[in-house]
This record gives sequence, C-alpha cells and structure tokens, in this order.
Amino acid sequence: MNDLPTAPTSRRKRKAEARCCPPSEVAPVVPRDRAEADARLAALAKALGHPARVAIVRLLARRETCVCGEIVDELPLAQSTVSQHLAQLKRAGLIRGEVDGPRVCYCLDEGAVALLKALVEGL
Amino acid sequence: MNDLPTAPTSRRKRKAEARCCPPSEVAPVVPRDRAEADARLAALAKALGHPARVAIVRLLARRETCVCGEIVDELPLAQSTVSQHLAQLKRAGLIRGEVDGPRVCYCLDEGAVALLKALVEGL
DNA sequence: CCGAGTTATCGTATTTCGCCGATGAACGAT
DNA sequence: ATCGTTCATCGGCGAAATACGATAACTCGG
Repeated sequence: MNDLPTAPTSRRKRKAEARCCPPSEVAPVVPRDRAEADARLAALAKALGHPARVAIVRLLARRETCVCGEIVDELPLAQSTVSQHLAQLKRAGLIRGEVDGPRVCYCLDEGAVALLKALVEGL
Repeated sequence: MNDLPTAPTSRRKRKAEARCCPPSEVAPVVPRDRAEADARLAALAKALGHPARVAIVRLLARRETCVCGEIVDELPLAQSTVSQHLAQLKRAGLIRGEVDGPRVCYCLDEGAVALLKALVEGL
C-alpha cells in the first residue's frame, strides 16, 4: 500500500509547454454562398451551444500554451464527457488536437475563431 | 395539374410595413461572472445553432421587419416548424414578436445581437 | 355572429444530445 | 515485456431537439 519510493517530483513535469499547434494564421474565408454561410455559422454556433464547451474555448484562449487534458480538472464533468465535448469542438473545427506522447495537446484554431467572429459580426 | 386561372399572387396585400419594434437601444451588458457569461453565450449560440434559425436572423436583419408568413415562404419548412424556430429564438431573446392584427411581426432584438457580438468578440 | 386568414400549440415519431462508468488503445518509463 | 498514465470509444440511459400534420386560438371584415 504505502510503497511510494521517493517519487521524483519531476514526474508531473511536461516539456510540451513550448508549442503544440503552429500558428495557422488563415484568413477567415467567409463562404460566398448564402446557404453555406448559414450552415457554417450554425455549425460553429452549435459547437458553442453548451456552457462546458464555452468554458473549454475560454480556457484555451486564456492560456497561451495549449493545455492538454488538464481541462478535465477544471470542469465538474467526467473525463469521458469532457472528451466528447472536445471531440465536438474538434469536429466543428474550432480546436485542434496534437498527440504529444501519451497526452493530447489541444489548442484553439485561430482561423475558425476568426471565421466565427466574422460571421457573427456580419449578422 | 394546372388550375387556378386566377392569379395566385394576390394572396398577400399587407400594409403593416411600418415597423413593429421600437429601437430598443440597450447597452450590451456583458455579465461579469465567468460562469454566467458562459451560460449566456452558450444560450445565444445554441439559438443560432441551426441553419434555419440563422437564415431567419439574417432575413430579419436584412429587412427592417418581417412577418411569420413571409419567413415561412422563404424556408423549405412547414409553418409549424418555422413557428417553433421562432419561439426558440424568442426564448433566447434574439428576436421579439409584436402582435399586429391577425399577424405577428417579428424583428431582431438589437441589444441581444450586440451582446452576442460582444461575447463572441471577447473570446 | 361567422367565415377567412394567420400564428401558436398539441401529439407523435425519429434523431441527437449530455452524462456516466467501463473498457480499449497508445505511449513512456521501469 | 510489463506497468501506469492518458485519452478515446463503447454501451446505455433519460432528456431534449427536430420535423410534420392536425387542430386550436386569435383578429379582422362582412
């Protein structure tokens, strides 16, 4: 039971603080087609249509560095639930995930966020 | 089959073009509380999370004012379905409806739209 | 008052969402 | 090779969303 042999404190250290997702500075390509623009905005809005997902996006936006599954620690939800929220955000293109060893590093897709802002602004 | 020799175009002769909704210039009060802001943005985004509702909002933004019947004509959906989408938008505060005789005049709530834009911009 | 026209609501079927615990897959370290 | 950590996926459940037709409610003109 109590075996912990002087656990090295560097256990929790991760060096992936540097970067996970390249800039990806893509211009917000607003679709010309009306119906397509509606569908795009609807998909992005739907992805944000849950407080937990808004919180995730805010969390990723606040930290410069992309956090991994520490998101689970910040939300009062089970790990599997958070994972599904992340999958939904990823499906909508709002975030991207990069495998970094055993973890996955998530970060905002700035292009998608810019597109969302442009579409909302154009209402 | 072909029928209706008389013009089917004379079915609409409204004159309630005036306007229905007063300005409603409300400042976009962004909630200070983090969780509340998340919930507010999520609710607004959820209301926009369907192409038909985006189309409705765009339609109302383009025209000064609209009536439910015209919206039904623009969308490939049944009247009851459109009415439910309108109810959802109204519940989220994005639009307002004012009874004008036998019809209902819907219009955007500029305050809510401004709040949405502010919340999205603040991502 | 009674039709005609317009919108809201009801009832219902199908699909999707949101949540969880449990299990599986991938990786680093031992 | 095995273990521990991390994350995704599966199965299941209840709730909500989406769609439609049918029907009620409401207002105006005759």
